[in-house]
Amino acid sequence: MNETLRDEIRQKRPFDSLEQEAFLGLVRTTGLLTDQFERMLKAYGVTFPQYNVLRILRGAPREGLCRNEIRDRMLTRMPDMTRLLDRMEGAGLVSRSRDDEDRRLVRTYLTDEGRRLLDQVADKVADEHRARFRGLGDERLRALIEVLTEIRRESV
Amino acid sequence: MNETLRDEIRQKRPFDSLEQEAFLGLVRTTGLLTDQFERMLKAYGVTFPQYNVLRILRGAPREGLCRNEIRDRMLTRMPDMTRLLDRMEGAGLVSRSRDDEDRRLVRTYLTDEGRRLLDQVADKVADEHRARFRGLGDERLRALIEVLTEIRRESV
DNA sequence: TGACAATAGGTGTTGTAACACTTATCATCC
DNA sequence: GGATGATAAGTGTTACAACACCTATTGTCA
Repeated sequence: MNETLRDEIRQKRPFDSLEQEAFLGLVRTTGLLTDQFERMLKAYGVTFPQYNVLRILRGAPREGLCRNEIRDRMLTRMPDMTRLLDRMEGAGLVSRSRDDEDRRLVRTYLTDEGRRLLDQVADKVADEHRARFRGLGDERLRALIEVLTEIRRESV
Repeated sequence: MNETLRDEIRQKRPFDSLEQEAFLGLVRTTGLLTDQFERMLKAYGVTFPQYNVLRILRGAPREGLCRNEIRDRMLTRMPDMTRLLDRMEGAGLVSRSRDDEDRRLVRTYLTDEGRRLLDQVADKVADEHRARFRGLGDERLRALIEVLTEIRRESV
């Protein structure tokens, strides 16, 4: 018998609906995964949102991206990008410079240190992901990815 | 063509692996769902962790549960239960009383107001869940729930 | 039975998230 | 070409999360 979510959270009554069970399962599973991911990142002195920014900037042009562009590409909502970038700048991971054409814009780009940190952590990240989904198999992974996409499409 | 995660976050390069894509999909999807859920709860003056506590206490004996028991049943890690319960007590949603048998224990239980709030919000919660997973169908929901359980089992 | 570990709860402090508000710069259009 | 709205960024403030540390009570075992 599989251990079910109800056992894990010691809930006596059955769930109200399949939808509820799916929602709670998503929250719990993602919570566990991100907790483990953050713990792994901690050794490198970055948080998950910061790591997210680093990855976004790695795929960006060398002159960087403006704050709102980064914000819009984040995996999760992040209302206070300014101070998140402040902290990363303080840690030497990114740099900023005001655009001369449009002086409203401030472009943020990776420093060498930020890029180096990404390289350092790359293998660990890959290990982490492999470990989390070990034994699932490509077919079920693809099915999961597809269902998640579908949920996001429906839930606008 | 479906909109994919790569489009949503405007990522140019393909994902490193299926595992990574699944992980990022989980984080983004769950983030969107919980954001919407929290926005719905906000009208009632409670946060998601607080709502979680209310539900845990509804299924508990009338004399309530001790802090660590509640913490262990939470969906996600919550290292500062004391002050979460402080706030809920301040809002009149729960009450606490020290156990006479074992004076280390403090039992927390629902107030009438807390129970009333759960009743008030119940329909909205059900609507919310239905809306989020509309059009998925029971079969895919069951498959999703099963995959999530499997991921949690593997990723210890 | 008295020392000591284990358990339950709380506190102090720091950093971060969230939200509303403000400032600076640019685009538009009469 | 100057008023006005739109866009980008930053700030002030409050509440919350996270972590390490502390206190009180109970169990246990020499």
